Amino acid sequence: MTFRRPDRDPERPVYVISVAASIVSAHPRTLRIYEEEGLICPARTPTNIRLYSENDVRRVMWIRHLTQNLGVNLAGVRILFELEERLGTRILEHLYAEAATDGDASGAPAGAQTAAAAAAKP
Amino acid sequence: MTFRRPDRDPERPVYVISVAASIVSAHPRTLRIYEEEGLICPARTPTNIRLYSENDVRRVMWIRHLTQNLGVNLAGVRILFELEERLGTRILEHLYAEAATDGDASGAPAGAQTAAAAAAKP
DNA sequence: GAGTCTTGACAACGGCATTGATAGGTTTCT
DNA sequence: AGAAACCTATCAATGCCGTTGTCAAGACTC
Repeated sequence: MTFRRPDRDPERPVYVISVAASIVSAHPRTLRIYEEEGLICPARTPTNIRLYSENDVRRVMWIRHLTQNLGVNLAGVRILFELEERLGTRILEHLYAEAATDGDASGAPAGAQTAAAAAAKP
Repeated sequence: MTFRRPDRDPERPVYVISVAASIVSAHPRTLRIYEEEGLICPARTPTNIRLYSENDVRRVMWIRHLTQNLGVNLAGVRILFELEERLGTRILEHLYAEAATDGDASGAPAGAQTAAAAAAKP
């Protein structure tokens, strides 16, 4: 590790909204709503175009998992993210053994790594 | 502590559903729903009457706070409870400084103590 | 026996999540 | 330059959820 090439940096903003939306199987509108809700905070080009990093995408996948699979609403997602950030622990990891008893942790958003440090409300 | 009289044991089932409901300002129906959802698990008399302990009431107050004040749905409440139990930490405490900036932690359900160890799905 | 509890069902009400369409305007790419 | 995709903002439809409410038939408690 740590010799990832900079052009593969998971923090690097690369995906435009339509691409990010298709990756996570959601409507672009939905991603904008997540942003309005302060759940994600994608970078912007100098000309204001949203650019999502790999970590942003993973974070959205967490939101999708929590809402679609576990039935949590966006308020609950916010609480969980805030809690993870506040505790400095990757508590979200604990939410997989619990949901999918079929042990498929590979399909996990896997981005619990940085799930906490992303959103900022301006 | 620990010389609480047994007749004041917060685990002792004392409140019948109508009383518990009035204490937490909710409809008895709502308490039954919480139970169906596995969020609470009040004791029963030998003749099947629900009896809520002080801790049960506090737990319901947490549910109310999370849903009414923070907008979390019952699925989110379940996740939070499970997480607290799994981590063995009183993470819910962290949810007050965050919600009420007016610093009124006295009105808190205060029952974070035992919020984790209550529900069991038969 | 009156009142409260039980389960179960059905309904109404408001709210939320998601998707969708629209408008007018800017950016990007060919 | 022109097409395509982006931006913000708004309005709407759809479907599900949370809560309260009521009704029924039956069991329990005082």
